Amino acid sequence: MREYKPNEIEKKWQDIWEEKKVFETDDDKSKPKFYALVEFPYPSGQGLHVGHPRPYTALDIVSRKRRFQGYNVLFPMGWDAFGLPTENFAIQHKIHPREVTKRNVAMFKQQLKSIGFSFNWDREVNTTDPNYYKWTQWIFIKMFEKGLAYKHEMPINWCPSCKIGLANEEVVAGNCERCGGEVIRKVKNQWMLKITEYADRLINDLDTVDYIDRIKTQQINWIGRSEGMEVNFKISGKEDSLKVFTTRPDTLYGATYMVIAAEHPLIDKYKDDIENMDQIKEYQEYASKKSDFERTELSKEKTGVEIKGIRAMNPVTKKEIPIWISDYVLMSYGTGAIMAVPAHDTRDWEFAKKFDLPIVEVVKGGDVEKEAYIDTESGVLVNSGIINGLEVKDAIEKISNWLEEQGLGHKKTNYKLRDWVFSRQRYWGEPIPLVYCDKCGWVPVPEDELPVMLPEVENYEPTDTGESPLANMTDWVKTTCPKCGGGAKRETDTMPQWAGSSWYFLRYIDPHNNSEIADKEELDYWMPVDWYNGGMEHTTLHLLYSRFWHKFLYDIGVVSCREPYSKRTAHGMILGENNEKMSKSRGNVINPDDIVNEYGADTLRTYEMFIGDFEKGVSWSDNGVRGCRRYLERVWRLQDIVVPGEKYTKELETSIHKIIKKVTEDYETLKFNTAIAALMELLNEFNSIGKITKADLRTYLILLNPVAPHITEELWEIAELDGMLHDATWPKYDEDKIQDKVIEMPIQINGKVRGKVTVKVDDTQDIVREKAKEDESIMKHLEGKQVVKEIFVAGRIYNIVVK
RNA sequence: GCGGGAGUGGCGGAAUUGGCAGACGCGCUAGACUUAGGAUCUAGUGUCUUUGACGUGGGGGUUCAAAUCCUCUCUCCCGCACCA
Repeated sequence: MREYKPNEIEKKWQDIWEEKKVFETDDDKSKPKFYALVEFPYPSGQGLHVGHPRPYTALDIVSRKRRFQGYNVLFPMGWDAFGLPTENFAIQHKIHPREVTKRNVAMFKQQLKSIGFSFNWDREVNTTDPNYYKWTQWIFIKMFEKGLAYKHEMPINWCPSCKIGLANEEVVAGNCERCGGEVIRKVKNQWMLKITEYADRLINDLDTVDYIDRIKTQQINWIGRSEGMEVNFKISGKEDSLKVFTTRPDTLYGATYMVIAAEHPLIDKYKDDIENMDQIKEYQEYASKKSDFERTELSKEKTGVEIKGIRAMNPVTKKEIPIWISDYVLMSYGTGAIMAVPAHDTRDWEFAKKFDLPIVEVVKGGDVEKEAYIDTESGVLVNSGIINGLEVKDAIEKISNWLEEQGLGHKKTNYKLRDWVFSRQRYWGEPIPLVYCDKCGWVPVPEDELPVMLPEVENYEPTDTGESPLANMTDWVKTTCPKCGGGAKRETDTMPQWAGSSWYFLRYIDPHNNSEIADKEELDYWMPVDWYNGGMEHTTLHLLYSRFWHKFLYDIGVVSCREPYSKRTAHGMILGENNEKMSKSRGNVINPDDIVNEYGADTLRTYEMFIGDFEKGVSWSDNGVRGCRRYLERVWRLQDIVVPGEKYTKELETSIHKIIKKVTEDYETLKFNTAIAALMELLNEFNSIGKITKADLRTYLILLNPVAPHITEELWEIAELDGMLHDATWPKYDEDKIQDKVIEMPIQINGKVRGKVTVKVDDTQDIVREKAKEDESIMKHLEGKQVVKEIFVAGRIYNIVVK
């Protein structure tokens, strides 16, 4: 027997697969299709991380298995290559970002290939390829034409160190997701995408897809839909009224004051009526200086100032109530103003207590002097005029209708989701394909002039003024208006990194198409993606964005399905051996290349699947890697114990049928760790018997192949099994043969196992009782005792209760 | 604070219509083979006061039988977080 040398056999089989085009998709559209998708990587300069192969191997396993089962499988790979790190590297080393990208892609591709994934490399896409971003720009133009893209002057999240604007989703606890630095507010004219218009559908259609629960919950939370009413509070002595949003219109009679956000426009409008403008201004300044972090800090005292000189009127009690400003009311949510019901809202209660404002109980059940009483269901209304005596949920219904009839308010749905800030002031991104003409306004670049190519610039450095480096390219910026032919200027902002990844799964379907995103027939065959696996960190970013774009493409008839992905799962992160996140500075980074070189790709794959629950974070263990290598060594030695024979070895038959079932199911349910454990167990069984037939080996190799494709192909060849392993079909199991005929039945006395007897699976209680009597240790526990009760579960357990 | 998930050997983790707790792997112990190697093989490995008892974060309960169900409680992780 030769030595097991992974480096030799892995290269050999990777070449054979490539040469024979083993993994290419089939043109035969009558076959059932399976579209497996993993998130395409950002090709960074650091190269592949051991975290990458985990999800890739998982879906590679499923893809390989499905091919054996006769599916037409699409399992593509590409590059999400626009982005800041590349641009920064380019600036630092004075190399064109295009060149940096090319190098990084080459490195990533070589690394991925060495692990033996069955990707459809003939369908590789790259978001920085003009033939690709042409269509990213095309989609943007379609959105612009439908009014979903608009330019808007607004304060955005600005990262001073990256010199870039950020979407809300990119800000984590007030800090830049990328560099960790503090994010400040900066007013800028930005391109926005109206994702809010799709908010309802993005929530509702989650019912039609199979995503793991935490993803659905997180998206629902992020979109933050709440149903309520917009109610008008008239400002005393003025024509205006102050609009508030509330989900508890039933508590309206308990609204004893109002609070508006510090930035509320009302203040400026009535500055002449306000008596304490100095105080107000002082508070506004104080509020604006607070960072987002301070604003959201826990257990802080409520602050605020009463606006003297203007008051509002409670529309149901007709009483005049004061208006305050406070930073606990946000301008960015609802109307920027609230009605305060201190008796039944914790925040209002705290505020009222601090500033000694009246608290009026309107829902019975608590002690509103001690704390706010919250009951959104069946509490009974008091002190509440027309809704007195009703339960909360009925009161909401009645008062809402009444307010609408009186023209005092209307039903309204509010969302936390904001429109998507889509401009970036950077070089390495898709140019926004619009020009500005003084006469015609914003005009899209005609389709036949797409793509708007990124121009060659001298300098990619971002500017402190917040303008894109492209703004300095006067020749490029100056253009003519496609509409009137007059002078015009190009938009110099570029798109965010999330643009290219919002639709890439469509391009894989027909990556070389020059006339459309992809052929409609091909799209209809392959879409939706059957299984998409990715990281939890993309739940409210890429995953949400791409669902939004897909829905838009559905609306304009490009695709025929409402949702892009039928199923979404998420993998856990791989941490360093010290249980900390892998990073250069911690010095705990594992390079997958080193594992491949030292132990082989099959070991890396097996280990990453065996390491633990796929959905949970796990820490790396070098010893664990060695254990998997040892397992594969034992698999390798199976060649020594193979004997001819086209039937399963008699004693192994049940085990083999069982494992076919187990592995088939486990590969589909992300339980790779238990599938591998079962394969190890069967191997131990093989070795204890000492010889196996070719039939035993054949099934074993096919089952293991998706995890460890190289070694299994090689062993298949060595054992001279028919043809090549990758052409084999997935084994079937026989439900009858899974059931053990003979079992070791545990015998319990008073619930404790006192012995075991070997019985036929369908033996009756009487037979088992007789056998149990032959067992000394069982009899010993029965001696001198009286049998009170016997529980017998056929084929499982026999419990004797004694006194 | 609200919502969700999880607590099992020295470690990663198995076992969920209630039915043998600790599969599989790591680590560890002993032995074999070896001019010592992080190789391979064999046996063992939950704990203890070991003819037995105890044991799935802790307390209580249901049951012939509980890691699994109920109840109280502690701890950790994740998500949201002044969202009206």
